[in-house]
Amino acid sequence: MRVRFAPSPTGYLHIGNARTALFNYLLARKDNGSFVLRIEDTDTERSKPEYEKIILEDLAWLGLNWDEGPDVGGPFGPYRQSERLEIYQEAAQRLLKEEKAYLCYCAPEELEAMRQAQMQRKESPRYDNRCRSLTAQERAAFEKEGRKPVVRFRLPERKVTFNDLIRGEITFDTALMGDLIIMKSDGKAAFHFAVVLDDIAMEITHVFRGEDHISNTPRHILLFEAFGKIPPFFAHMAMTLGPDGSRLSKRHGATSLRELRSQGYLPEAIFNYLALLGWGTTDDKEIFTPAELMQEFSLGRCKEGAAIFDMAKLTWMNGLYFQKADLSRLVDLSLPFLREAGLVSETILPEEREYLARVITVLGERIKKFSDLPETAGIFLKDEVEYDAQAKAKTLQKEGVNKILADLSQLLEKEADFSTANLEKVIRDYCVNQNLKTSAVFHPLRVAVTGQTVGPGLFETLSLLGQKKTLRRLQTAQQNISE
RNA sequence: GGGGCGUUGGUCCAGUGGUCCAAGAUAGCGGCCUUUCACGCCGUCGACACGGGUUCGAUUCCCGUACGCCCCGCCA
Repeated sequence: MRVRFAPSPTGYLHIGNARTALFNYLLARKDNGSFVLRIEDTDTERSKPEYEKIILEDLAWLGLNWDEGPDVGGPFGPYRQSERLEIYQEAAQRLLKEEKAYLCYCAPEELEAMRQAQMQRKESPRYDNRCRSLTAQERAAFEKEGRKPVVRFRLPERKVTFNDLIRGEITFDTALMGDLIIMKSDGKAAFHFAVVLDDIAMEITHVFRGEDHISNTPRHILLFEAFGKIPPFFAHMAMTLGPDGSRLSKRHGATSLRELRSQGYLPEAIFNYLALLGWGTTDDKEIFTPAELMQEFSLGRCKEGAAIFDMAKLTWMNGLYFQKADLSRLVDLSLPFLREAGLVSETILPEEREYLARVITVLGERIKKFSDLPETAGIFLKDEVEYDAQAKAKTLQKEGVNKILADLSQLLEKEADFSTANLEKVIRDYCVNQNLKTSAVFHPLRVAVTGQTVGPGLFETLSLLGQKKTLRRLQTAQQNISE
């Protein structure tokens, strides 16, 4: 089995395409086949080399690896369509010679006008094949006008049926389609032509792509046949849609791997989540390792209906993977986010690293993604406390709180042992001695040292903060109360 | 306008001609736990798009309708 993923480098890789890549990857790995990466950059206007670089990076970041591609090479290269122009030109010449294709001199404006007229007459907008039987004189006349022709593929008039591996038998009638352009007037291959020629040349056995290509499949099949090739198997997976059910786009927020990555999602969480979009097992299992997915994935269990990308569920799953992740890796990954927020400096000392590791440990399940970190870790990393106005009014500016904080200051100043266990003992004892409810002490203390009413366990917090910071914050809090 | 593909709770997904007054997850809501939040646990809300047909019986099969998406580009 040989499958391919063929992105166009015209922007970031969005999650719909990433999922297509992932499914192809899983299929190949399950079958011990080859996963080919091909860059479809025949659109020179929109294709940018920097996007290709980013797409490759993000695919690798997700955890996919390819057996053949523009960067790693392979026996069927080159893997960039812009480097395969001669192949397409030769193939077009061959079809021209065999009269399976012809030159069309229609100008874009003429075609547009034709479409408009057809629409007005409530007809299908499609090319009327008017250049199919141009005489030599007519062609010469157009050439004399300076027109640059395109090459069109002469569609045999018949019904085309194929057996989609996910959807079953699908039939189209080419009588309803116009001849398609295979070579543009600038001499570059059109998408459909390049795709088929590459799939032939790269010996792709299974074309596994989005359902937006179902209607293109008969054209592809006819092209395969025009070259005397047996078409590959086709499988069309359902679309990934935005929360409103429309096609995924910018206005849906973070929809590319790049953006998800910059928001602090873990690649293994995205890998797992994406696999569950349009595919599922018969049991209740939802958490899969890549190895398990490679084993269990199958075309037969792919859904026909479109799936909506749900950020909330991804976030939940990301939290799960966060708990599983290796601590020192989490520290590494957290650094850019903390730097961005100005919470750590550019270079980081070993003891700062150690401290960060403790912060992340203490924060625990509270972190669902890295972008949460500056907010939650801030209380440990900032020098000064920022008091939440509501917390201050409700918890700090209360009768008796000032005395409690003053007492605790005295108490903790004498305390040499700032371990979680000892702090808990000391403070609980204080509550008993003063005949105070624990909540009457714990809550103000938390707000005093963190500025917030929520956060990790109080004694873990104090212990991690250390004596010096704790005492200073207690002082700040007392000053704050009177203000 | 033509053609194609689809439609199980808000979302993802399981399931089957009768055992389905439809499972699980996520989200929401409520509770328990706890010094708070989160986690965890428990509970709760909530779906077979609609109409015909086939059948003893249909969410499951067939037809139609509605709705959604896709193609009909010198974009890919």
